[in-house]
Amino acid sequence: MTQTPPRPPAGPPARRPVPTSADVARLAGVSRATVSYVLNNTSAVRISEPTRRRVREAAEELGYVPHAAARSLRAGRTRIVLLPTAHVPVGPLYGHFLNELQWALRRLDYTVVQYASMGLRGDEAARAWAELRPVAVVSFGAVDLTPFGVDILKRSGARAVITLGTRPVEGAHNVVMDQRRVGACAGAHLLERGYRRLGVVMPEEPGLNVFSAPRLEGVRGAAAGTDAEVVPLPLAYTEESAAALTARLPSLGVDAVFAYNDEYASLLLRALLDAGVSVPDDTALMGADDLLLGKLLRPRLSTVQVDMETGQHLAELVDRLVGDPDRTPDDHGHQAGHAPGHDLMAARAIRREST
Amino acid sequence: MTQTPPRPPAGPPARRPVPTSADVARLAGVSRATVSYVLNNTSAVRISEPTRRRVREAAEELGYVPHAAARSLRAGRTRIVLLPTAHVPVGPLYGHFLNELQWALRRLDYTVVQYASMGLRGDEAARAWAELRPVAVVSFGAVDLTPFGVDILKRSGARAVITLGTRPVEGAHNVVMDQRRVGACAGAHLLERGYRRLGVVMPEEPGLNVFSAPRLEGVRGAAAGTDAEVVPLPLAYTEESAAALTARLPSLGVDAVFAYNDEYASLLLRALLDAGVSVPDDTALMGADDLLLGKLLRPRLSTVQVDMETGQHLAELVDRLVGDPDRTPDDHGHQAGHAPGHDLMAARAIRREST
DNA sequence: TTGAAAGCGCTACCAG
DNA sequence: CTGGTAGCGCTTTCAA
Repeated sequence: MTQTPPRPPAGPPARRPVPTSADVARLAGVSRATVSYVLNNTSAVRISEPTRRRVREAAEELGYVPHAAARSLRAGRTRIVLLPTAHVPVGPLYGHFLNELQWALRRLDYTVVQYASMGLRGDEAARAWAELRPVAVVSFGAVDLTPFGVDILKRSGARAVITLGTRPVEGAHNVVMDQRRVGACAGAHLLERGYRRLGVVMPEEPGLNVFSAPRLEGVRGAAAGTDAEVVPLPLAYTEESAAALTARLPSLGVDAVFAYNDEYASLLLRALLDAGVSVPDDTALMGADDLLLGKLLRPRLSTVQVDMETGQHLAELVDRLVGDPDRTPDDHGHQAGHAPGHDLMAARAIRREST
Repeated sequence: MTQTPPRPPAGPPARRPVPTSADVARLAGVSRATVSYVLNNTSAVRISEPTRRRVREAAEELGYVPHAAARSLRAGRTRIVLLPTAHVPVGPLYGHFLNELQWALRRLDYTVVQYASMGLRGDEAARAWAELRPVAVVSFGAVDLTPFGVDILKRSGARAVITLGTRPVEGAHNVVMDQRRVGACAGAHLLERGYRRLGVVMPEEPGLNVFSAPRLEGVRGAAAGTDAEVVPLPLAYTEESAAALTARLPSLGVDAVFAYNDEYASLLLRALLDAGVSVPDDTALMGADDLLLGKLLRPRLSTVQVDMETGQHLAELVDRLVGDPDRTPDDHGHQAGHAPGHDLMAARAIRREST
């Protein structure tokens, strides 16, 4: 007799009701507790082998899968590491880094969740993230995290809030991946080569601003105190935009361009060559990120090589912070000073043929 | 009086306990029910404005954020759409598509979760996904979903399991994005131009196999029944590998190469030109995906343009399936036939200068 | 208009 | 070695 209680209260529209541990218990003829013990290999308790088998078989037969929400509700904590995603492809470099990070976190038994935070911004996003009760949040600058947002997350149980970017956010553990340094390298290189009017490509694609703005700032910093000038050059990733910019270039008097990265540089290089501009003689051109692409072009692109620490490293940092949340960031009373922050990035200029 | 019951049972190691709706209720001097009504704007019940204010203020003050797990546990269903991620950057084309999809799903009020499924494979992965009780799963071929895996997901409450790829999986709703067609286009184009020994680049980078294998298959299909031959050409994304392949090419007698996509094509093009091979006179070269890159090279790359339907479209499909799970896939008794499947991809060859 | 209480699925105590 | 049971945070009847 499948003595199902009439189930009057609120029918979840499930077609076949999803099997629960109680169902498994019933089928195996044991209690829910025993099911839990068996399926979690609880070492503190010894269950006879026949029972184990019965439980496992019952679970198998029903297609039982534990309910993560219920589990973490009971446990009072999750193993979720939240990676908010921006709304842009961030390029091969970051793609690789991100994959490494995911791998490493997974090995440490975290549940990596990339959360699409598109329409949201600032504290709104922080709230949405907090609803999942992640044990850690690693923000790549997809949204502007405020100190208040960090506080929301911390209060909701996040033991580590890590920002990867330029500006440290109060209360968060800031891992410096300072894009300014990329710009600074490029700027220094170009100045050293004798260029004095430096164009800096600013991609018009939305979201790339997170990277391009600090890179520009870095070039400005390098030029500060010299007689050199810095000219921002908006550019969309299309041939038309590149041609237009090329046409405008002479009137701007720019003698060298730092083109954000190798992809934009290659686009601009093509436009320059097609317009009969000699590179680097008429105009020098520099990329960044040291993509393979840059070596395939003629002239080969000078670039800025960016060494990012491994995702493994960052994953370990997450794990340490989760284990002991108040390490570096001075968290007494959330009136914290800026975290010193690790440094996961090094940059250096590589000269090839375009500068 | 903060009459906190001694909290003897099991201390979750929370530093400051995370505020719950009960805390809000206490502070506002109302019941938990009222808090829920106010914060969810439950229309079926009318709460006085002063009470609403008090509740909101209390929530604000405590930094209360609802607990998603508890909520969905109670509700019996989530709004999670799971996008399992592979372990490779999938290229700009798919990146764009993926972003569109996320946007669109978000607008439909789904919680988009990209789940890192790296070390897992097959049914193991399906289990892990099922633990989150997603209402829908959209799989890009990151893992090989089996009919059994699909069943696990369905039984755990997933109302839509969608696979994007070549082979339909039994029980899942298959959205055809048949990479074979890309290969077929390339093959047909090359044959039409009179080439008879077609090399097909197979990237050695792990994970790209999902795309490259069907593309190769497509070329084979195009060549079937003709006197043409097809030669797979393993290639890593490095200059060395490209140079090695170039050196080996003459002995293979290949007169045209379909280089998987424009990126690999540009790599190989460089190596060919450096070796003094004339393109297309000595060896023709064809890319795919119609990246901007292909137009920047000289000779300009012939390519296969891939029109993918918008993510918006797919999001709507997800929404429809969630609303009415047994639409197209014949689901009576999970002995289903293959879903006819929508078609989200069109491909056509574009001749430029390299073929 | 508001409160009391049941119960979603799970794990961890404490008895037996 | 196994079972009963409380309770995680939330929503939603039903009663007041």
